[in-house]
Amino acid sequence: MIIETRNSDLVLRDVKCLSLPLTLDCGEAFRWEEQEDGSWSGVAFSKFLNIREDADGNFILKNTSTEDFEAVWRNYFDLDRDYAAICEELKKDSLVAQTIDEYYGIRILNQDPWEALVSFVISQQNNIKRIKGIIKRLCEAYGEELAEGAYSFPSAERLSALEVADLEAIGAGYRAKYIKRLADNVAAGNINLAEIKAMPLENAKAALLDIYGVGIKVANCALLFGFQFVECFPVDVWMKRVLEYYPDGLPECFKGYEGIAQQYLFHWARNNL
DNA sequence: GTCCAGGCATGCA
DNA sequence: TGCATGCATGGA
Repeated sequence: MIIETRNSDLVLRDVKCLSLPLTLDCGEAFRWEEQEDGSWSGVAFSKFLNIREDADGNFILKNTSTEDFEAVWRNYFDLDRDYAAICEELKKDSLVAQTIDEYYGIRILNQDPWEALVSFVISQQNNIKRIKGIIKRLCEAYGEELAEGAYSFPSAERLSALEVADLEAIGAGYRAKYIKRLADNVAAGNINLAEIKAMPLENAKAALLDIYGVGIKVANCALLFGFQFVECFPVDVWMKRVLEYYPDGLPECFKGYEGIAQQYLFHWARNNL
């Protein structure tokens, strides 16, 4: 990857295996919106970004400093991981090979732990369209406006100041009480997400499973998308259908990158099963 | 009207 | 340990 500045923009050349529509709209992050010009706008780590891919396959990050790129976006888009090589290994499995050929460019985003955890608590027994709506209303009501119509994901402290009824009012449904208690515990320091992120996987998973409203599926999604455990393999109703294709368990070639294989299979399942 | 969605807590055996 | 049930909401 080559990084260049062009006026106030940042240009990434020679990026392997990155599809913006597939990565930003495949159900791992819920806050990216495609613009009329084909670019994508979103917020992560309280930074607004507009990004697009040009005709030559370069990625243009609008109004982005190299400081913000190094501090946020390089890791957010997982740009230091060799997806081309990982995909080659994963393609030893025939079904994944088919999904990678069809959906090449899905990456695992390294999101903020707090945002990922709350987002996947909201995701339970829910559909992606509605999850996006709830999170959008949550941010617009309680986040900080970073740019015209762009809001940060509200902090634990901010959400802790709310009542359960406030969270029900944005459409969170029965998950409102989970969000409220989680926000209270994080704001009070009873739950330390940075510490959890630094733990070995099994300890981190156990810590998340102790949280009210977090079960094995939500924990695995948070670990994969928010805590950088790329070996996690979340199983939801879609992945249960996919697992019927693997009666003997996951193939050896998934080892260490189960989460990446999972995201390709998840996207395939939603389009084909 | 019923069924389903990136499930979980609870009660019970 | 495993299984049945209730849960908020909106789209199909």
